[in-house]
Amino acid sequence: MTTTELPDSMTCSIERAVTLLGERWTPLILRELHTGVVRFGDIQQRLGIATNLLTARLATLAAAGVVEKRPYREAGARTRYEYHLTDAGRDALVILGALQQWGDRHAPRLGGPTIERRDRRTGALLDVSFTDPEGRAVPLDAVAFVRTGG
Amino acid sequence: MTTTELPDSMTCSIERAVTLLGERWTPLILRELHTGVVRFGDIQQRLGIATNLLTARLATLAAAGVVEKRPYREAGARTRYEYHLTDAGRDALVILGALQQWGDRHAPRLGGPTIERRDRRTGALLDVSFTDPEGRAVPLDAVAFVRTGG
DNA sequence: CGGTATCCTATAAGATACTG
DNA sequence: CAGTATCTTATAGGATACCG
Repeated sequence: MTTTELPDSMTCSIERAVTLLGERWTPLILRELHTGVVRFGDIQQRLGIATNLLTARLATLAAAGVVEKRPYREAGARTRYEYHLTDAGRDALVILGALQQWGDRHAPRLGGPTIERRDRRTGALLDVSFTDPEGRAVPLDAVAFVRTGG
Repeated sequence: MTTTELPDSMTCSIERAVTLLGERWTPLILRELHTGVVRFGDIQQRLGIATNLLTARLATLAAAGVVEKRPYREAGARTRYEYHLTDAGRDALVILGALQQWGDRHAPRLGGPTIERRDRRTGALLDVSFTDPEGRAVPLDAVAFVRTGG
């Protein structure tokens, strides 16, 4: 087995993020957790994901510190676990929102339920955008990705 | 000749977006295109991606309308192609930014080049955030994903 | 140099059986 | 019910040969 030196891209934070969070089910699982669906069977049912996959994804996410396994027990039952977002997991909601926004605009579905992003205080519909340090949205054509250091 | 069509089972826009844009190399390719690296060999060299994969990803992205193949020719050479982002491709930069921001915060690398997002007019460092209709950033804990219709 | 075609491997995904 | 283990399939990824 040749282990070649990792190319520059491997060391890039985009790639590490996409490797962990870009798996097909992962954003959907995070969304369920965020909306309060935090138990194995509930997640499985809502998403229709195979149970082995859900096990694997939750384990990966827990190992990466994105999800926290939290024990609970109901009367007479053994200890089980709920899965809660950590701070890192909550930060990942921006990726989710960005994916969803893009999908809605450029790969729209043909009917059925839609999910919107809203401000729970005002009810306003939310976008995902680049923002400056004052929290103002910046137009896309003003955005530059610049390489620093090395 | 893969014309990757999204199966009918993908009723969710997050899933469709992640299927197309969540492939490991795709965000990196889009980033290169955005920064002006638009020719096959240049992209290949910067990313260290295998040529067959780059061919496949560019074809998929072109078929999805995210990338436009634009012919050019240099003196005495045959026609070749540059790959440019379409509007849909530019919209995907938000996903890129979100992935990168998350990676920087929660899966940071240990030295080497970093890529920042800046306002090219002011030089300000940019975040990716949820924003309200007035373009103001909204704190993460005010964001709700709500299911409508269905 | 700018790609495409071929072959191989690694892994995600799916179905389903199984265990406490 | 809440998972884990096993098996199969589909596909992304990688190396490299090849062709204009």
